[in-house]
Amino acid sequence: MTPDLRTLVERLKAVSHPLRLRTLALLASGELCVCQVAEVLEVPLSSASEALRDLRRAGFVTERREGRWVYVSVVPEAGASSLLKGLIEEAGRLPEAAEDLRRARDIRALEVPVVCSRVQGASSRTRKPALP
Amino acid sequence: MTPDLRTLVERLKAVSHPLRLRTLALLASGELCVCQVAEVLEVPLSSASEALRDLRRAGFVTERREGRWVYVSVVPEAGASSLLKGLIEEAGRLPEAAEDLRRARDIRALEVPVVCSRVQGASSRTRKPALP
DNA sequence: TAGTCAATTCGGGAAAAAGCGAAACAACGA
DNA sequence: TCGTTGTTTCGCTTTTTCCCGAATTGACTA
Repeated sequence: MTPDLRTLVERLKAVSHPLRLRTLALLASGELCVCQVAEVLEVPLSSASEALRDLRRAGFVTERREGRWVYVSVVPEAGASSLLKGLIEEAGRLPEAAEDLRRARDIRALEVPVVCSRVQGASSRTRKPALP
Repeated sequence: MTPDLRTLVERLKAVSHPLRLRTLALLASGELCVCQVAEVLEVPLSSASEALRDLRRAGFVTERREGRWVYVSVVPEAGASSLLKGLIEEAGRLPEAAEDLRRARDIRALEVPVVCSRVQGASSRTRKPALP
């Protein structure tokens, strides 16, 4: 149950990163698909995908595939680790996280991932206007 | 009171490192001088000093000078951050930490830092026998 | 089967972190 | 003032991490 030093350090490294930490705080509000994460956090899809891969390797998030989409969420037992619970709580208080959550709410309001087609490769700051 | 994203990430980075994490867990058992830390953790003095500098910058430890020695310890308000408290608790359960604590006990049993003269530059695995 | 779209993987250059001996600094004691 | 001794800083190499466009994969659909 108690991890060894290397494992604990790996887990800490996984969250010692602005994007990954924001991602974790974001997912604490509920699952999203990868392209929604990229959209909300305003980063290229590949960056979001890599952030999620690292969080998955560290054991913080799981995925659920549905058609072409991959929905990611915080693993249930995450609450078990008081460490992670405290971290998510602390991260949730960040101003950046609040901002992300607002965008997430808007995006969740839309049907499914309508959003996705907008991203692929381009930073959302330089992308084209919304869809029909 | 709530740190911003960058600060939180810096603090997490500071502990995402085997030596620094062990150092923190070690100091949780009480203050030590820098050379004692180096001795207990079996690393060169410069490595211990740098680890402590990083932990100090992150706000985890303070120093207290006494003559030529610099005693370091976990900052009192550390307990205030439930995050740090949980982390120290978790780190304390590591087998490596237990090992370190045993060595620390032996070293604390000696008078003051008799130990120090043994280290300077050399890893303790390759150092000369004890003093007179 | 071709085309579309979500997601992952790859490539590779730049930046940051690690690690540690050697030199510099600082506080004592003879 | 010299020589010790504890501590910090420097110099430098090696390793790791970051970042993102481009290519690739895989699932669905017309």
